[in-house]
Amino acid sequence: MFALVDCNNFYASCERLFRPDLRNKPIAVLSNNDGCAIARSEEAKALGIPMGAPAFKIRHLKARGLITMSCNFPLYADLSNRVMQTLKDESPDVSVYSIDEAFINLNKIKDPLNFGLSLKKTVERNTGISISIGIGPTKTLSKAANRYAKKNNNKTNYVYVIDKNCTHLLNTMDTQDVWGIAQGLGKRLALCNIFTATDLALMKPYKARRIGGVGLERIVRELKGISCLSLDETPSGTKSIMVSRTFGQLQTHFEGLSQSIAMFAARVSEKARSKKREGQYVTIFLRTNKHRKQDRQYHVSLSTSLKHPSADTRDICHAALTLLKKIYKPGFNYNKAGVLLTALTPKEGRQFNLLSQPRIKSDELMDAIDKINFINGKETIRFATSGVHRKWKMKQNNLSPAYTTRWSDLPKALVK
DNA sequence: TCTGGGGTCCTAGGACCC
DNA sequence: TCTGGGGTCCTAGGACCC
Repeated sequence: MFALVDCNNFYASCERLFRPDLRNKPIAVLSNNDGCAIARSEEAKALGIPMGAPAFKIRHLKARGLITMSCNFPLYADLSNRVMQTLKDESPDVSVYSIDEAFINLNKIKDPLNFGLSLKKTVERNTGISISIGIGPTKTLSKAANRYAKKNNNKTNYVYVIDKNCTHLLNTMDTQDVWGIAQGLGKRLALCNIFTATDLALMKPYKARRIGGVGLERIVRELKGISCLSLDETPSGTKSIMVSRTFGQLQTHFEGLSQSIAMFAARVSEKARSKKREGQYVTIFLRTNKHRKQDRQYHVSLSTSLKHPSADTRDICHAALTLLKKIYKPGFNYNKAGVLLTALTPKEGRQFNLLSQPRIKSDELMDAIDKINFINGKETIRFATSGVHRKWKMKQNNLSPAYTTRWSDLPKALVK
């Protein structure tokens, strides 16, 4: 048996935790650049705001009490860690799946329902974050159970255990609500008269493979109750690291792009070092805004191989800027760019190259940079290629304080 | 005017190996 | 006239996840 634990309206709940005045009010948390809604409180959902709604299309709802907030990932990451730590304290087999979700292996648990109910209480007491728990014989079914628990919380109290006979639950589930199926597959399935999760569960696996490859076959088997996805307690480690941003203003000139690419490359290198990994390939991409029909469109990416795996900012920056010179074309309105480092391997057990040695004292230099920036704040020292005047900086007009990760932002309690 | 960021996995095709 | 089989690795692109 698997349990899927999912935090309810996670980002919105985090924003509320230190702002009791926001309880029972419609809140939408916006993506970077305050672009679109990526989380909504129940009250905001009730206003009819769909996931991913552009901010400018929901602005008029402020008149009806909607509060929009910029996203505050340091806060969400810290609260996520607290939730995950509580789960790990309560159960030995936890696999963190995303910032607000984790799977738990329940094979040794005799009474899954009571385990779930008590786990929910503990997490809420320890962290203040409300969670839902779905329990089932496969990961896909536990996801379905979780969805059911949330939708019927007046009956389930946010905890639901699926049993072998779960037709009532799958009957009312569209294919696109099944974990792993989105628009593309959903449309293809509809052409074959497959509309509900029950239709899927009754499919022959070989037929599923023909329509949607090995992924869909797995989904079908999992819905039948045959576990194909294991808990994966020890994931193999990060395989790729990306840093990308939509610009605050459209960029046309090489200089602005090269500054942002250099900064992304520096961030990618820093992230790799913090994970003690090194990457072999550097990819960059540029794109124009697909929503601007009046603009000529250009979406492009290009990769290169480093001489040896590296997490040295100089290596990755140099590779990224060389790539940029190759793909940059003047005359386009670029709105997004990014740098990707792939084929990551652990720094321990690094494979050296007979013909090209790593830079001398690279580790010491990078270490010094990271330490200075850790102690004195981000980008206290940085490479000059990443620019001084940052026109492409992103918008964050309603950013909450870093309540739990910055001394100056600690919440204050007034005692009268 | 204004539409996110960071991941994983799969597939197809090409280059290359013996 | 007629040119194999079985692999791996890499890249690009797409689909999907939260």
